[in-house]
Amino acid sequence: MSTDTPAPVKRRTSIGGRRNPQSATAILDAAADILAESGLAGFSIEAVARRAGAGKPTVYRWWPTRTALLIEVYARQKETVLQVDTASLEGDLLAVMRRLFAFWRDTPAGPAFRSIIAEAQSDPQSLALLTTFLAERKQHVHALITRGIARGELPSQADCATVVELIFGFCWMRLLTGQIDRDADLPALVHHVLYGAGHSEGSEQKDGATALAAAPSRSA
Amino acid sequence: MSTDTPAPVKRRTSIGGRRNPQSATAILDAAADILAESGLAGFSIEAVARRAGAGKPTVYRWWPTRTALLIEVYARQKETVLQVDTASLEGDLLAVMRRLFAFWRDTPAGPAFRSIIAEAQSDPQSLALLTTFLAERKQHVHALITRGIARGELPSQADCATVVELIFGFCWMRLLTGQIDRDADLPALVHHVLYGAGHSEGSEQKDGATALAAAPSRSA
Amino acid sequence: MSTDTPAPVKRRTSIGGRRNPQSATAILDAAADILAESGLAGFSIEAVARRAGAGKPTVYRWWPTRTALLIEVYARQKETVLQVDTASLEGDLLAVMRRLFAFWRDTPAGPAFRSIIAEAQSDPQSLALLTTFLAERKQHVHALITRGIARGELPSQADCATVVELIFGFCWMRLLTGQIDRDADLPALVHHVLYGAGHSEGSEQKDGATALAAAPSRSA
Amino acid sequence: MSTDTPAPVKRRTSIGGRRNPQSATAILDAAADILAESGLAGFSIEAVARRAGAGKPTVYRWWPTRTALLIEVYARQKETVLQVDTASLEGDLLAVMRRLFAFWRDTPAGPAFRSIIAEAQSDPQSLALLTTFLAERKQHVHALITRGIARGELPSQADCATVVELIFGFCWMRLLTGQIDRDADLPALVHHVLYGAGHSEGSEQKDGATALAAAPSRSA
DNA sequence: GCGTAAACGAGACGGTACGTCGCGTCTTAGG
DNA sequence: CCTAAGACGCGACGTACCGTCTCGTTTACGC
Repeated sequence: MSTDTPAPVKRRTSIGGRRNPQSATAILDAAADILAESGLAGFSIEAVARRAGAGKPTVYRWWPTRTALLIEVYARQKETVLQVDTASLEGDLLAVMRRLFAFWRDTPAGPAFRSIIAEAQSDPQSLALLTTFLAERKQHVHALITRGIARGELPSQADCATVVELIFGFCWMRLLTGQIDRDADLPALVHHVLYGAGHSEGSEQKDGATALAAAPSRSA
Repeated sequence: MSTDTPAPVKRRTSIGGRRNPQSATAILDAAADILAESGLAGFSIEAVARRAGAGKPTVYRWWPTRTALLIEVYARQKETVLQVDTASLEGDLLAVMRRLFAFWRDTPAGPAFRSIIAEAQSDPQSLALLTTFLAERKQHVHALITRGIARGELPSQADCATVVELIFGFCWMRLLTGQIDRDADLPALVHHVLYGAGHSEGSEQKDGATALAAAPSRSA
Repeated sequence: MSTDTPAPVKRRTSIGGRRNPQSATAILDAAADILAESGLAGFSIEAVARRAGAGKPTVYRWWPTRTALLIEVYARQKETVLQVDTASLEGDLLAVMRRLFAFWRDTPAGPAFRSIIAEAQSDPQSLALLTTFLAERKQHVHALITRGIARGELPSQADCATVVELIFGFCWMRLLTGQIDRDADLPALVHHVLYGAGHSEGSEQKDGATALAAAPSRSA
Repeated sequence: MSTDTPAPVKRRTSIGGRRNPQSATAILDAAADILAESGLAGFSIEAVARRAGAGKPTVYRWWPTRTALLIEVYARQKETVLQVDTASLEGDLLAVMRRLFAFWRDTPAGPAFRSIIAEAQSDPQSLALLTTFLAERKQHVHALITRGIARGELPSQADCATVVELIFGFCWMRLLTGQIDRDADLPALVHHVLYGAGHSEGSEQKDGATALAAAPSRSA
């Protein structure tokens, strides 16, 4: 039941008037482990410090809030830059989403990110951090779409921001409801986001008319 | 600092071997008030009981967890059945979303729902409750879309489930990032979800071809 | 861990506007059982009512305090009147003490009496009850001693009250420190109380002088 | 109704990884005060902590049970070492008892000790603590008696343990029944315990024979 | 090269909230 | 009017963490 680990017999100590990277590492590792094992419920500063064999003030010195610690745990996982180029917008978006889902599924990042979002619901400061982080991620996807437009895959007046928002909303929803294992329907999803509900993704080029008929301009 | 209210001088007591609705009401009111004033951070069973002038065991008797209480606070707000009929699918969805945003914005339901989602990230039981609740809500929107298909507004093979998921994901994202005040772009969003990124919502019926061009079947 | 008993399936009910002896019996039995099994620690009105299959108000109606219930539990055990006559004072006292120890050891009376004394330390009303009860018991022993004096076993000016107080004090001490199993030394104790510390209870009739020497009158 | 005191404005804090004697003192003081004012009934860990301006965990850290706290409250009062030497055993015992009665009467020790005994009736661990404490106190009186024997005031075969037990039993009885104000009869009591019931404590040196006659050896 | 400053582990501090238990009171519904 | 049942407001229980503090130790840096 305890998340403690007997703690390495070797005792860390100060290395002078600056942050000891060993301690930082030990703390982040402990945090990631606890998150993976017990989820946000077991994730307390106290537990992290205990497991890391660190003093509580050491944790507080470098991460003033639980969220700050969570964010660093999350950030440490993603050196995997989401760099993709499949030569098609649809392929790019699909690849990005698949990587993201795998990232959330296979690393402590998933629980960490869920926790960050949760935290942001009660702590405005955490929300601000999250918003900043989110903007940066959105920017990245935005670039993909712009590139797609440049290639002519979407009309130039397409609303990139909405595409991004739909995709992120969808991913969040899946994460927050514990459904990151469902990824079989991602291709259809991407297609839908780009081309609408009515546009079948089979070999139905001829159905364009249907799609057209099904998408009257709002002024109609 | 305290969220207490001197408590009505009138002391409630048992009305026999069954739940006292006065207590239930007082507790739910207190919960809603605290949520509105202090957010999830100040929302503890203890604080609710104190403010309601109730004993802690009375709260625990009827709401075994904080989430259960939150859910009832949320549910109590929404006698406003989301019954709409604008004679068009796009109008229906737009109306539903607008009502939802207003509901979240103008009642304690917004903070409550944010809290429920947050809670669900650390407590599997809360997640289950939330999932159940969510399924029911999705069903409601699903029916609107089915009706739209019957009216011929969407082709029969349109993927209703994805439409629903996109819409909910979008709404959640806005709520969770504190953007429920942004509702000017809801019409465009609805249009986008139904007809894709490329389909402008102006008087561009002629652009059908563009939309078509922009939406190659995936097998292409 | 629970002291509950599934409760007789048969449900007792009112027998009109008076005390139902079945209920009283069930409650006293339950009380005695709990006391025997879990001691005073587990002895709560709530537990007694639960085990007796009775409502709490029924218990409160007839026994306003925990002590009142304890006293009745104790009293119910001791129809065994402490009537003795061994033709010698020493024998009488010894017999009385042995019976008392056995009574405390072999019935729920021991735990009950310990509990009553404990209760009396924080509740003046309980102390009053206890004092009254104690006076009556002392009177009984007092009579034995008076009889001994009449038989010439003690000089007429012997201080009966002190003898009684010493004996009761000794018994209480043994009870309260959990030593009612020690009764091998009771004969010596009785002898000591009557004839002093120096008077050996072996074949030392000749030692009378020693005893005398060892017991100078206080004025000396 | 509340026993709280506004708490000194000065807030105590940690003085490093060891017990803060200021806190300990404040807690013991508060405990003694509550005991003196409200008796055992009002004596809860919560109330003590509140009055001491201490956190509950701080109390629990150092005194795992209510009894442990009571015992320290009691022990702290008795720096008054019961060191006596009146050159006579009878005088020594009398002096010790008088001091004890005064101690119980004039300090919080009386209520404290009553509470400790009460507690011991329901908690075996408390009983063990009490037993240990009691053994030490008995040893002290035992030494007095041994000294008396060495002086020839009691025959060498006198049963010291019984004397001690009688004296302590008597004192307890007086304490537990709220009679520590009665101390006029202590001289007679001591005399009785040492020399038996029949031995008058007046100028009856001649009555030695009577005492002798009244104290047949049990084998007779 | 030596004093000082800062980080280290440890853990106690005053607190808040947890979820449970028992208190004694009250109201029922049913003999 | 008594009975079993059980909800009520209340308050204490003992535990977990919170975020702050002071400790004594262990470096590394700057005077």
